[in-house]
Order: sequence, then C-alpha cells, then structure tokens
Amino acid sequence: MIIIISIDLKNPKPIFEQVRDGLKNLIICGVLKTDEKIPSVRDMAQNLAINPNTIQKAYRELETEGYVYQVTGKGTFVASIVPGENYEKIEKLMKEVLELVRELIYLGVTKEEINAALDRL
Amino acid sequence: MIIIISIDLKNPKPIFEQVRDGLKNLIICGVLKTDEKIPSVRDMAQNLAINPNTIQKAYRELETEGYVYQVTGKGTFVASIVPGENYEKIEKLMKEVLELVRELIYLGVTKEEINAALDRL
DNA sequence: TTGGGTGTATTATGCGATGTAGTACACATG
DNA sequence: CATGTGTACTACATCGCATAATACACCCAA
Repeated sequence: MIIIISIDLKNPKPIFEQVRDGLKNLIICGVLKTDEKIPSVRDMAQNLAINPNTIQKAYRELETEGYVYQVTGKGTFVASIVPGENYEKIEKLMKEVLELVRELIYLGVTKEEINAALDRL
Repeated sequence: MIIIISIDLKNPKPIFEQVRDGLKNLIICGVLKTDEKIPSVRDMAQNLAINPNTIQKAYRELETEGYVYQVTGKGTFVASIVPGENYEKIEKLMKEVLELVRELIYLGVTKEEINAALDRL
C-alpha cells in the first residue's frame, strides 16, 4: 500500500509537519482505518524523496498525539480513538476554532454562513 | 495609551508572531478601533523588553494583512475593513476552520456541541 | 538459524529563520 | 531646529529543520 502525500518544499511549513498533518487528515477522513499498517519509515522516505529521520519525526509526533502506534520490528499502525481521553486536545482545538471564527466575523462573514458550511460536513 | 500583550519567551511560537497575533486579537475583539493609534515601534519594544526590529516585523505583517497602516513620521494606526476585499483570506480561514472541525468530530465532538459554542459568541 | 524488514538512537554537518544590536536616513510636528 | 515617528541596512549569535551516515534491537518468514 502506497500512501501519497503532497509535500511542498517551498512551503515555509516544515516537511515533518506536512507529513504529520497529511497523514492525520487521511486518518480523520477515514481513508486510513484503525489498526491499518502505514508505510515504514524507510519506504515513506523513499517514496517522498525525504530523509528517513524527517519521516520518523512525523511518525513520532503522531504517536505522541495518539493517532498511530509504533511496534519495533513490525511497523506503524493507525490507533483507535479512546473516548473521554482527549479533553485537553478538544479544548485546545475548540479554542482555535473560536479564534478563527471571531476573525471571520470581523471580516464580515455571518454566523449563518459559517453554520451552513459546518452542516455541509 | 499602553497596550499590554502577553509574551512567552519559552513559547516555540516566534515573538514577532505573538505580538502580531496579540494585536490582531485586540483589533478583532474591538478593543482597538479604526484609526486608533497604537504604540510606536520603540515604545512597544521598551514596554515588552523586546528588540525594536522584532516589533517592526510584527507591525509590517499586520500592515500586509490589512489590519493596520503605517505612516512615516506619524505612527501606526488601526485600519478599517474593506468589505469584499478579503475573499482569499476568508477562504483560507474557512478552510482552516473546517479542518479543525473535522478533527473535533473525529475525536467524538458532535456538530450540535460545536454549533452551541459558536452561538455563544 | 538466518536474513531482511521494522522501529529506534546517535553523531555530525549545512542551512535558514529568529532575535538582538547598532547605526543611519526620511518624514511629520511643535 | 529638536523630537518622535517609520524604515532600512549590516553584523552577529542562536536555534530548529533537514540531511547523512551509522548502529542497535526487535519481529518474522524462509
């Protein structure tokens, strides 16, 4: 299984963050499912033409955030969500959302337009 | 007028971004109003115990984003919003919001809870 | 048992962004 | 003219990012 993630070397966003967030999105959107194996550090590095250490850093952060788990000798797999285990993360994300929404409102966007966009998810 | 912004030197977020976002929030929340003068680069630098160049960088970005305007010899002032002039910025912000909301939903938060939080704004 | 694939760790190096420091210039205002 | 403003530039130190190379421990199938 080859996973394709778009990496933009001109993007000021660090590569390991692009890899991390790219995989996170695939997990969130359901493309990658619980306990599914994702490419090894070396395979992913070769496919993206990136240093293995950089991939390793991305994987490590995903593990710290609870999105994957790594097993020495076997590989890296998608983790399952543990309900009620993410209060801090949820609080942090909610805070970010509210800050962005405040800015949108300042720019003239109405709450109704924002709600409509959310419903379309 | 002295403006207080919390700066955390241990925060990995660059100082100039903390200053930029701190001022942006004050503008968005209405604490600072259109055409109001904000402290000079040197004053702000002295108040926060930060190098003037760093403050200058924050002010410059705020000007680029359209939140303030700078007049040589006079000072820096809060800009007025130009309706219909911010489509790109709105699109970008909306995209970020949707991505965060998708992650919240993945973590088990319901749309209803998110909508409720937005209404409280 | 052995070899290849896995995660993990370490050291070294180059590069760019960040932040500081100092200096200088042009403009506005009293 | 003196002061305060934004602006510009150079120089320097530090840190994070990314690469490169190497090594070790583990799992599993041949």
